[in-house]
Amino acid sequence: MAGQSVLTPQSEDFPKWYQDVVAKAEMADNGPVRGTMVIRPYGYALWERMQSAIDARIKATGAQNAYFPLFIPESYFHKEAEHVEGFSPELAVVTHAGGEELTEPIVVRPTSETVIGEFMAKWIQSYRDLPLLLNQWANVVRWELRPRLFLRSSEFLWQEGHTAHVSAQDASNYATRIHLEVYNDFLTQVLALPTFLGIKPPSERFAGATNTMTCEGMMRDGKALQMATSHELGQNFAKAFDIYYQNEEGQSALCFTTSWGASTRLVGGLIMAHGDDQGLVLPPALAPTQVVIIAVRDDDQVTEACAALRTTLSAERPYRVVADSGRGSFGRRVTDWEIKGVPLRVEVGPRDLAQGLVSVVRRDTHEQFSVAIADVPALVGDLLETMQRDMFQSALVFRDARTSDVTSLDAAIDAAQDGFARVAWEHVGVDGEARIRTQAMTVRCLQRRDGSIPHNDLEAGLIAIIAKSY
RNA sequence: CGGGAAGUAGCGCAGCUUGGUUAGCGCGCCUGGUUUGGGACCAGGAGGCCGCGGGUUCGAAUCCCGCCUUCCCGACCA
Repeated sequence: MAGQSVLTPQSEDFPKWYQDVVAKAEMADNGPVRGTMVIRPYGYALWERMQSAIDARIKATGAQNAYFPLFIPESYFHKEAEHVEGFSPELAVVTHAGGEELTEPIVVRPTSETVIGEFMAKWIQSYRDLPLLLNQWANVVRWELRPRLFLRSSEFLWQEGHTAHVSAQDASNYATRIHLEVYNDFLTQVLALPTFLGIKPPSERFAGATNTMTCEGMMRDGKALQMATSHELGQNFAKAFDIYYQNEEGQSALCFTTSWGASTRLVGGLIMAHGDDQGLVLPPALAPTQVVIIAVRDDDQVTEACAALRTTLSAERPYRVVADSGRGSFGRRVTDWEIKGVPLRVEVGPRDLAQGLVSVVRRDTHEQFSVAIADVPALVGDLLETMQRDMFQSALVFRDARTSDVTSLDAAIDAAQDGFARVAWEHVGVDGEARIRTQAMTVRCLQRRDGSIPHNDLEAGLIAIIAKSY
């Protein structure tokens, strides 16, 4: 019989389920300082795969990687009024170093617009230097009052892009391109996660931005998670840091800048968007291990068959395959691989083997196939592709089932208890935002009726998506 | 940062009200054996500054004070 669940069921206590998965799948631990996180090898493997998928997409848009310092002079933050106001509550500040009190405190970067702005000003001379397209992979620190592993930690890992352009239009185009071709493409194609794309209402904008675009995903408990953001910074930072260039007419002009980021929060989103009561469920495109071959018994014939199958699968096409030798009980090993979310399980046992068969099981649907050994590579290939599509599709069905179109704020509050509510932005407004906030809800994004990204919040006929969120 | 709950072996917990020699249980871990088609069983074993610091006391896991950490609910955020 199926064993009793190892994890707290989602329906019983979703936050507890999340913690159980993080612990039992060996993804992360709390660090010794409140809010810090130790990312364990399995969690880091997921992050590394996310990094390489995102990094490749970033480079395809023309940006180059660079690295800027962790320590930033405090004075930099005061150069942009909204920026300092937005970030000061979460700054970690170094006041002592080298055994002495510092004359100017040093901020541990919460984000790098300021330092990068300083150097953009230095590097940009002419319109020929533009656009300047930079990205960095780094850790940042934002002091968190209510930390949660991956979702909200005082130190987290991310990628932050920073660009400078000759015109608002060019900056806007590029930020939008990043949003669609990097973030949305990654989320839908690799993480198999449908998104709602839109812009943040002014109240939710990044501190110092003129426009913030977001990719909002829905978790299995119906709450929203902001998976990535792109900001148009207008000339706010260009003014603060003197990012000027000389145009074709020889006149000095101010740049327009952008910034955009995605963080280790994505790992939390992955867990909560696809996970079930058995643990993680990984989309094949992301999974560090796509196929686990399980020896049902620790038996020479079985072990040989497993090894042969492993060689075939990892050689023929480079599937990521692991062989699990037959030590330990079968049920236990199956459960462990399920918790880790490995997409396909190939079970090799003496009974099937006698008939030249093995059993292949899908992690997402638990569907089981009895298949001739020779047919395994083809079936595995098909199933991995099918699962990638199916996982996106079922996440989409789930999301749409929990998304309601409503015509009043009352109905929106009702619908957003455990899902998303789509309501006309004009029914919300500043007063409406204050009201839904008392229900622990926010406007996650504004989008056009057809789901596309508006240029600004003043466009007529916009839809507000209201939800509780992480 | 406010309101609530809790910190005892890697994890989950009992013991605390009513202070008293070697601090228990389940799971996990180690050794040996039997097992293995959905979290196996038997036997033996290792593992504790009882969150940290101070106080009360002949004596503190237990009573008192302070701090730290975790979880839940809010305000702030990737």
